[in-house]
Amino acid sequence: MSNDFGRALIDWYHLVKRDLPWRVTQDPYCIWLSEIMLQQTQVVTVIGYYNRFIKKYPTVNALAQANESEVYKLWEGLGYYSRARNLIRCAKEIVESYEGKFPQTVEGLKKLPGIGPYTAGAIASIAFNVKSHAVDGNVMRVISRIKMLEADVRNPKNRVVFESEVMRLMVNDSGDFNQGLMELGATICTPKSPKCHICPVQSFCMAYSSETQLNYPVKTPTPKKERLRMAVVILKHKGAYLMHLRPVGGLLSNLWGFPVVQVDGECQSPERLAREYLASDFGIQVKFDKETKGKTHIFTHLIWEMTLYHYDLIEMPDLIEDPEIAWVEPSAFSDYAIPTAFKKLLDLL
DNA sequence: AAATCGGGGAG
DNA sequence: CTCCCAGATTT
Repeated sequence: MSNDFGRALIDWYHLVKRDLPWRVTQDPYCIWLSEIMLQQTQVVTVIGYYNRFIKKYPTVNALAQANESEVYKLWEGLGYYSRARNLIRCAKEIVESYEGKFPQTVEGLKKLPGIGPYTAGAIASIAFNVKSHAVDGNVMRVISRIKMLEADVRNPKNRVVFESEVMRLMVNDSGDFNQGLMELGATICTPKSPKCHICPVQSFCMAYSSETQLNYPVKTPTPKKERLRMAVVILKHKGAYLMHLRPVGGLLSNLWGFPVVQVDGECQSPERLAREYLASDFGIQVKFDKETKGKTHIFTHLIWEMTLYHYDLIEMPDLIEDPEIAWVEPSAFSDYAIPTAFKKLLDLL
C-alpha cells in the first residue's frame, strides 16, 4: 500500500515537475545552495537569486574565497540574512575540513552551519540518494491530510511524528519522493483550496475520503506582531547620507542601514532621543532640521512604523577609518547591501 | 519550549 | 488585512 502511494506520487512528479535550474544537476553544491535559499522562501522568489549566485560562485571553492560583502549584496532582499552568513561559514568549512566535498550522510551534513534536519535530509536524498526524510511545511500539510494527523504543526517537537510517517511511505527513489511531496504541497495540496479533484494520491487520502481536508493541518493561531515606533536618522552632508553596517547577531545583521532607534511609548521627544543616539553611538553632533513621514515595514514577528528625523551636521568627527560607517551618495546606494525596510525609504529622500 | 530572524506571494 | 513559504539557531 505504501509502495503504491510512492509509485503514484513519483509518476505524477515526473510528469508535472517544473524545469527549475537546480533540477538539472545532482551537484551537491547546487542542491545545497538551492535548499538554503528555499528555506521559508517560495520557488518563484528563489530562481533569480539562484541563477545570479551560481553564475558568480559556480563552486564551493569559489564561494569559500568570496568577498563577503559581495555575497551579502547578492543576498539583498532575500531575507533571513543569517543564511548568507552561514552559507559563507559552511563553504569555508567544507573546503578547509572536508577537502571541498560535502558529507554524504544526514549526520555529517547536519554538523555544518545553516544545515538543520530538513536541509540535511533534502541534500542527502536529492544529491546522494540516501533514504532520508525532508519534512518542511508542505510535507507536514500533505502528510497530515493523508493520515489525518492531529499533531500541531506549530509545535516543533511534533516534527518527528511527520518524519516517521514519511519514512513509512519512503521508496528507493528518495530524492524524487521528497521533492514529489513538496511539489504536491506547493501546487495541489495547498493550504486554502486544495485541488483534490486532480490529486494523484487522492485514493490514499484519509482526509479527502471524509471531506475533512480543510481541517488539516492542525495549527495553533499565530501570535500577534508587536508594533514598534522607530526613529530613523537622516543625516545628509555634501550630498551623501550617513549609513552604517548593522551588527552581527540581531535584526538585519551585516546589512547597511540608516541609524535607527526604537521610540518607546513614554518618550516625549523622539527627535532628542535620535539626536542622543547619534551622539553616544556615533560621536556625531547634529542640529535638528525636520520630521517627515516614513514607511511601515512588516517583519516576521514585529512591525516597524518608521518616522524620519532629518538633521544637519554641526561637527564632522573623524570616522574615515571606521569600515562600519559610510557616507553614501544616492548614486552609490546600489553598491551596498540594503534590506527592504530601508530601501523603502530611499525614494523619500 | 519559546523567541528570533525577512520578504513576498496568494487569497 | 492573514496565512504561508523546500527552517535554523539561540536562549
